[in-house]
Amino acid sequence: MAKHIPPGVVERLPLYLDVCLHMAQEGCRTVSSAALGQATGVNPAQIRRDLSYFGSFGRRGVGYQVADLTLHIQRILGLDHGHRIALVGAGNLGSAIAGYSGLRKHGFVVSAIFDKSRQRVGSKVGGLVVQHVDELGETVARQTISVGIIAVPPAAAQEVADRLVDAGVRVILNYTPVAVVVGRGVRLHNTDPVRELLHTLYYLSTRT
Amino acid sequence: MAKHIPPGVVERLPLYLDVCLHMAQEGCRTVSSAALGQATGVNPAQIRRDLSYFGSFGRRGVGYQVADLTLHIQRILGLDHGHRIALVGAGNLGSAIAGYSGLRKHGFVVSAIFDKSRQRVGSKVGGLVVQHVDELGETVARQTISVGIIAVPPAAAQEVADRLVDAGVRVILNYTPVAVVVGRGVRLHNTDPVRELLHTLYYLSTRT
DNA sequence: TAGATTGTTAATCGATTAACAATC
DNA sequence: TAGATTGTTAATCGATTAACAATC
Repeated sequence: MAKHIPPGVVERLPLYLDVCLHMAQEGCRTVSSAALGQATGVNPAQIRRDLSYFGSFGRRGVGYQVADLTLHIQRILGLDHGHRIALVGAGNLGSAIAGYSGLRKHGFVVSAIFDKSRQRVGSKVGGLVVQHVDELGETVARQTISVGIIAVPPAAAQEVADRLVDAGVRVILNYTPVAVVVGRGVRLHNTDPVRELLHTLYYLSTRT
Repeated sequence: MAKHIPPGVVERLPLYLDVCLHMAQEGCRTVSSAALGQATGVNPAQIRRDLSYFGSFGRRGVGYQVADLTLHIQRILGLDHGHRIALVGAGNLGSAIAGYSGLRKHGFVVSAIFDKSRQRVGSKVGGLVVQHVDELGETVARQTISVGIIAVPPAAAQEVADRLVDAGVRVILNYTPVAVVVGRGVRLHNTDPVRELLHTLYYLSTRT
């Protein structure tokens, strides 16, 4: 188990999880790696190999119990208990994230929202009162928040990241194009919509 | 040139481009693969190899001309001319995208915004009047828009994708967790913030 | 038992990195 | 010329896929 898990494997787990949740809703009790492959576009052999990194969850000749596999993947990803999120930035992007139902579905709760602007502090976004970013440290500690999302203007990104790290957040999602720096021990994920657009665009010029 | 380019190579090009733009601002005239490696975290040998897929842009013993390399990468990615974007969905997420300066920096222009809601149609978002989604086909054709961004509620995602494809859009960015289906010939890129959070979370449970 | 499907090993494939001749 | 750095080949590494024994 202490083996090194290739990043690609971890990235595919949410894919399998989504299919499991979907299939459970459809009333399927078992699912084969072939069916999972169909639904995800991933090679069935790879799915079996991916899962085998973490244990043996299926039964030969039968397949995987959907409910079972769901729980296993959730446990592996650490989704078996809720995670509280601190959202920094209450503008359009922040509001969009706060209202995003997909978070709740996986047990995430946006439990505090921060902003710098006088106008926004005190207003309500997604059912929460926006706090001033100066209260971040105290609130994050008190509510044992482990995940931070940066949705502020680029210029403020690094400062916000620093505050989050100081407050003890362990995972940061950065929606800013800025390459923020965090110490090791903190997991940083960057999501830059433009960067994705740029490399996708390459195929526009060639595939013609 | 007709060689097959590994996806990883294309995904790294925007990274190099960002560094080039940044260095140009700092007044640097030339940059070595070692310096690029420093700034991006990518192995210098890999950078040279990546670039060599497209040609020889550097000079031995000297390095790369920053201005030169910038233009080459922009040309490769198809950024040497502007791209018009149709943004579908004028809610919080749509508004955030419309106001995002990073698009403009790379020559993208959001040139039309669509929504379904009576309340939003006719209002202004990012300096543009929101049009009803029924006008999408005509507007996209008239303005020769090649890129579509889906920022609507999940339930409407597939329908919007169909409309965009019918209208002749070649690249679609999908900000919905729905796995929309498009015909081949259309490049689809999915960005699901939750999925990214899920796999990032894995490292929270282990790295402790 | 016969058919199905996993878990896992071995083979393949592709991507990354090291090394170095070419050359500025 | 001597030092630096590319472009490219060869070596390494890792990930994907095929194959199949185990077993339900």
